[in-house]
Amino acid sequence: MAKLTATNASEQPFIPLMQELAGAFQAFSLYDAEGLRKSGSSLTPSQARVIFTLGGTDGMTCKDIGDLTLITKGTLTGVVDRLEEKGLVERWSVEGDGRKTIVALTRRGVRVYQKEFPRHIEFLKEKFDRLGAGDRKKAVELLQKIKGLF
Amino acid sequence: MAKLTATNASEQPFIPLMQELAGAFQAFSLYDAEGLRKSGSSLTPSQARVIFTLGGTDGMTCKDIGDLTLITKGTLTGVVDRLEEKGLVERWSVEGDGRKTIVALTRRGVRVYQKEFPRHIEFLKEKFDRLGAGDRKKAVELLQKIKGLF
DNA sequence: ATAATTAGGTACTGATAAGAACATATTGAT
DNA sequence: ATCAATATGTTCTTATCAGTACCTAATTAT
Repeated sequence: MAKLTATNASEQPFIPLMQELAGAFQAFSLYDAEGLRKSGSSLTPSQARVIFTLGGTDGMTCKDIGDLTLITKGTLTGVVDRLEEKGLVERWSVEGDGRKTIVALTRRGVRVYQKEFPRHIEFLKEKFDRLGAGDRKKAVELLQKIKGLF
Repeated sequence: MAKLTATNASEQPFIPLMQELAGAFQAFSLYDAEGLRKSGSSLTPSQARVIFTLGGTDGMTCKDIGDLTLITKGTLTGVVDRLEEKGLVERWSVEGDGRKTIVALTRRGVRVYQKEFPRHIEFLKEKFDRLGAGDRKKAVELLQKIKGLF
């Protein structure tokens, strides 16, 4: 296999896949953000991911929140800071392990979760339901494979 | 169809698809950024997308660059600013249409493109080639469908 | 031809984004 | 028991990111 050059590198067959992955995620992200903006919840996409992840739990560590929301820990600190300022979450340290911090929804946070989570899922469902069950299953399977490549 | 509640909304079958889409894109993005970092090119992912898009052309308008790289115009101004500071691109206005600005690679920019583009494609190819041609084609097809939902 | 609209770029804002350096706490190996 | 290695969060830096407002130029409608 010859070495790639600037001219022939763009002919690699995986490039369209890379572009479509970015394009699909971008289209989804814009729609996702639009729904949150129009709901009047004043939640950013990252803030909503945290609220929706904490909903129905008694609180989780930052590490667990990060693993589920894919927000890196350095970023998560700021996101939780702003949710705390809004009075939607509270933090406390755990006694058994002094390194860990528990983040949990406040009563206000629970109310926001109960109102915004179903509303936002409904908003997304409107689009996603136009994809058939077969395509959906196959897409999940392939996206898992793609994730596993890296 | 009954209205969604906070408790049953999470059972919507499209949620795993949403998660896998984000997960796959995230995994790719991290690998992509890692390759650029380790190459010593000191290009950020956005900067590299612009350089790689301009490569082999005589320059393009900001609008066209934005359409191809999926970078919104407000962001693109800053990205091009930093590439200009590094001496990799230059800007000039077009005479036929006073609104447009052409961005093109400088000689240094061309050298960076010729060196980094094949190198980076090779870096990505190593992972993407582990996906079979059938899966790749099907994934492109499904991702186009997903993009089209929104 | 003039006014209203659209198009292309820039400036600005608030909020991520990832990584690196740091501080502290826990765990593991010896 | 002690010391190195690991784990968890925060802080800091630089760069995106999307949106909005704004500016100028071009296009369209009347």
